[in-house]
Amino acid sequence: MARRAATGARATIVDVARAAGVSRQTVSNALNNPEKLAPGTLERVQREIDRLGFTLNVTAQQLRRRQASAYGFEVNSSGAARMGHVLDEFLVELTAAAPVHDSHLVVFAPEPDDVIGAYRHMLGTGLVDGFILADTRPGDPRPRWLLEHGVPFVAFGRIWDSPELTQWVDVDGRAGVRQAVSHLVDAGYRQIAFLGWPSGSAVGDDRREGWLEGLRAAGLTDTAIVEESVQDLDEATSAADRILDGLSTGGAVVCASDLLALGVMRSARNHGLEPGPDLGVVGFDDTDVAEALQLTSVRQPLQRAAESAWTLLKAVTEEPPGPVLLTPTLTTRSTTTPARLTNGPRTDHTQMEGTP
Amino acid sequence: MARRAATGARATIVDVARAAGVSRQTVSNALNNPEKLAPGTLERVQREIDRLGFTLNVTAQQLRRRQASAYGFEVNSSGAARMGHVLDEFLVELTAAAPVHDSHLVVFAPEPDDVIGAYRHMLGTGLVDGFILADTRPGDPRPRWLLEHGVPFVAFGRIWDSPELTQWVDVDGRAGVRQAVSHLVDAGYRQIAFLGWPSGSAVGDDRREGWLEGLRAAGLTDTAIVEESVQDLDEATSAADRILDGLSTGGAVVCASDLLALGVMRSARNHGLEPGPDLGVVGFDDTDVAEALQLTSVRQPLQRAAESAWTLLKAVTEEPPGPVLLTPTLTTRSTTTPARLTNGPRTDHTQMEGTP
DNA sequence: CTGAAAGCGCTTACAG
DNA sequence: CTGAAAGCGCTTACAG
Repeated sequence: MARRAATGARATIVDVARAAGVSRQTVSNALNNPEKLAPGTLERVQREIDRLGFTLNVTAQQLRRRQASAYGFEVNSSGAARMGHVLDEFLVELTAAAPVHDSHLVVFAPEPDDVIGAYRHMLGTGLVDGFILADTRPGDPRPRWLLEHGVPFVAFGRIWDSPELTQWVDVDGRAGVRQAVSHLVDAGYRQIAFLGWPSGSAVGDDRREGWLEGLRAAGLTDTAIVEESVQDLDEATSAADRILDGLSTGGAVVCASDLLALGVMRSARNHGLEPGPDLGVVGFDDTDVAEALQLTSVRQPLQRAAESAWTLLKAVTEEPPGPVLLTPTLTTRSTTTPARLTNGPRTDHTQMEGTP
Repeated sequence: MARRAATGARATIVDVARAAGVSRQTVSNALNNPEKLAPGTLERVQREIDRLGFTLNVTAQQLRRRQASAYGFEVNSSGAARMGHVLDEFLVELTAAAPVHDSHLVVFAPEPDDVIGAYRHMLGTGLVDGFILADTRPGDPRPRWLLEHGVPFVAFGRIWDSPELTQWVDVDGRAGVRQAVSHLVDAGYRQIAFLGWPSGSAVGDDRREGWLEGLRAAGLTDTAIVEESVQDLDEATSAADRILDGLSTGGAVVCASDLLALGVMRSARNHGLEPGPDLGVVGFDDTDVAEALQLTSVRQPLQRAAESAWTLLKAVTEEPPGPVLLTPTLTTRSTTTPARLTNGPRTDHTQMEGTP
């Protein structure tokens, strides 16, 4: 059948060698060490490669080199409570950037009760040389295990438990929130509250810190209101109700996530306030929900994060690669229309590059 | 360094053979054709495999068998206009189900101007045996090319251009919408409109057809209102405004997507109507937005779709595998609270299995 | 600068 | 039921 024909017809390095009248090693050199060949020979081999439509059999290369040039990436059913698909987008960017680094990505989905086993197995098959970790969290057993077994890896997200490990890339949430505060101040909002997660979550605490820094920079700390809520719409709405009780007209709320911001928008409507003119609202992650509801939100630079991850991964065997901390951008939409008290220009749908 | 130690220390089939006092072929047979071995031998080999923590080097196996037991899956930056991440979830389900089918998934991201080239290249490396296609659309060049080159593949989504190709799995959107209509009727809504995409899109037309069928089944066709909008919130809101002009209180709108439904909710609020009691609203795809806004929505059974895709893919070399059409479920939330006119029970957050 | 040899870790016939 | 041989398509030293 057609399938066999297509597969069997594939040219090998020997076919190219025969066609070009050289030995197979010369073809291999043309591919891997072109500078070792005489220009004429190289060109002759190149021509035959093109003519025959030859592609290196990566499988054979992997076996011989004892190296897969491939990395594993764990995927999961997105946690129910976690709105947004930041990691899905990160995966796409990682995949798009892989060829630049002569690599590819193999995805795998561990059983929840034996995550480490899945990493061990992937490694055992020889299909991957290492891993790109995402969603690292305090207590995460993966970095330690990988380190102990000498497995190359890089993390998207700080390696919380081991400050000495610097092979990570992360987004500076604090800077992102600071930026949001500064944007609100520029838009004329004068009392800026924060709705965050219960303290103890490193990411959440970092974002709250950014809010405080922003207030300090603007000299607005005297009116600081802060509330917290878990990542749940009803809880967030209640917390927002409490904030609105203490907030004067023309105030704003910066939130640790788009879902929390959605709670604020809902609460605002219940209070007869229009998000934007009456109450500034900023979310975090610039999810689909933010876009659909015209919510201003902090956006993580996922393409740059993916690029950095690959770069760090390749450097990992050499010397301790430094951490990379990227500054997010702010996508401004109608929920931060200049406050009704002022008369500034309305800035919709614009993307502001972050300048912390 | 540690890395080399970890890699070099890996046991091979020869190590196991030596430890068990058999030849390497016997170990291979223990792994691939255990029924060919004497029970005692098998057990002895098994014990050594466990003791040494041996894992087959899949790379060597791939080379020898000339088969990767891996399939390619194309990922893309999710189209800007397309809310929801159905395909991301599909990828996760596909990945989770892969081991059951002794396979794994390699992701790749083609350059938009040479999609076929990316497929050809993936195949040329020997890293994959075939592909799982998603997001098939009329005019899609991929199925034809793959078929011509005898490459095994299966599609998530009908192969619109080639009705003779049956190696696809899809979700019966028509049945899903029919179900939504039936649910609305049960909840007491008596005038049920449809907000869809401009006709010509096969998926959209199918969903509209489901609405019509639902109306007919309920004997409500005399009051049918239908409007259309592209996948854009402002457009959708305008289209919803037009619908609301003609809809009496206690009416409902079934939509071709969650984004369109969001437009209806927005328009409803502008008209002083509360989605749910005053106006039933149903979306499609059960995205994050639907969950966040308590929008009733049709949900695609992505886990079953992934399972079916693998099954079809494995059958593809045997005989023409039939198409698989799955029935979606309806996730009911507060936007289909029983209409205010009636006094039925309120059904929130329940998942109804589809019975077309 | 080019070529002959060895070998990566498996599986697939094929003898015993 | 078990074992010796050949080979998948490459790359890596190592001679010429």
